[in-house]
Amino acid sequence: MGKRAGVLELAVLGLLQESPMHGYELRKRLNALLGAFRAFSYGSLYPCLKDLLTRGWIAEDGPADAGAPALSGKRAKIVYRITADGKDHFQELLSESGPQAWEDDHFGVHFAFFAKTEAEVRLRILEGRRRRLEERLDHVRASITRTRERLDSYTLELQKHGLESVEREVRWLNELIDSERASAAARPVHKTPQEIPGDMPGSPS
Amino acid sequence: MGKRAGVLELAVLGLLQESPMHGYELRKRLNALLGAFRAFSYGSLYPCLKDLLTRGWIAEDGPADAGAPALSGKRAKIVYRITADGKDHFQELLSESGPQAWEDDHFGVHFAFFAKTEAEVRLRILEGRRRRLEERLDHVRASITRTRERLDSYTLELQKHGLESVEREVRWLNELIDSERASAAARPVHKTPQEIPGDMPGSPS
DNA sequence: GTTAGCATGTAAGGAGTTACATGATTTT
DNA sequence: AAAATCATGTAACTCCTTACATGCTAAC
Repeated sequence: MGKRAGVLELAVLGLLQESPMHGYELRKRLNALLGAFRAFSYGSLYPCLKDLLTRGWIAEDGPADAGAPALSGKRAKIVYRITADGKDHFQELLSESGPQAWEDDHFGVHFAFFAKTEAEVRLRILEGRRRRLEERLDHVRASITRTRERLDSYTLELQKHGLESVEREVRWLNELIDSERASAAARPVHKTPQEIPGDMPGSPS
Repeated sequence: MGKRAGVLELAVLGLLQESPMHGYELRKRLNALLGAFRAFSYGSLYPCLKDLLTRGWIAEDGPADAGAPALSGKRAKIVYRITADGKDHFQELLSESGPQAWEDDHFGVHFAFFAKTEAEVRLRILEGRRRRLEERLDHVRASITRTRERLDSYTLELQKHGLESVEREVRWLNELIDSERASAAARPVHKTPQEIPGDMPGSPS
């Protein structure tokens, strides 16, 4: 009954938007989507589904297996689909481009649904993320030069690796931002290209 | 009163090993040490200190400011130092090279104190970490090829970036493992070089 | 017929954050 | 004397995991 304002909610609504699914499958798709970043357990997924149900953002369905549903009665499987309210709420969540969205956890999930996000919001999130990382870089670089002398090589190596990781992500963001800007310039304002697959700016050449 | 088996405990004991400090300073050094990886708030630090006190692993000190302690009576500052028991416990924690130590959070902290860790343990942790990452790579690569078709470019880009990040860390680990092995071969068995600053294998060419 | 994987859940608890409350000390 | 920063702490809460409990279905 909590707020459940977490990442999970967004991710579940996003995945169900594509097609109805039951919990077990949802979890696999979830962890595939977020891959190296994050993984969720059933202990958080099922309560979350319950929560989304009570809010009316998703609903249960009879087995929507369009493949081989040739059996009667009994079904332990519960197939969830997103409701109209759920879609609205999903779009609302996606539009949030505030500080939250550029934190480590949230950023990955927001990015995963960029294809369903308005171009302006995408850009704001990417830039916010970059700013956050650059702040972090400044901070770390400062504290390194301050205490450089008295650190053993392992600690130094760790900080170097951390620094390079962040620098790498900044370069990645730079590229993404550049191609977003390029395609925003090519396309007149406010033409949001939803549902068009494979149209990420900059992919070809 | 909890178990407090977390990363914080290890980090605090490790930092206090170098010199006594009060909480505020401890937190800064902590976040500088862990840099880009992790940051702790007072809300977790102070309870942790309390806990370590009741276990006798650290103790309070009068202001050990060897700089300018020319004032009487009043002091809000509490300076913590590590006890003999605390040092023992720290070494025990450091020697744990089990699965725990390869997880994202723990690995960074363990690595930060590698200069105080036995060479064998270092190697086991590095190799364990590498194994864990390679498992993750297999998993992610499999799920990418399974669902490659139906993914939009953003999702793909995210997974690509995640994959490359992990691959990069694996290469980093490879280098570290190689130099650990090289210096283990050069040096006869069981000669643990503690307290020798700046002796990380491989640094100079 | 039994192991392995699919499928759904819950209770307890771990690990930490946020927001608050409070006051001392230094800088401007 | 105001503002910044140093310094210590606590209560409530968040978000997620672990471990458990249960049963179906497919493969060997």
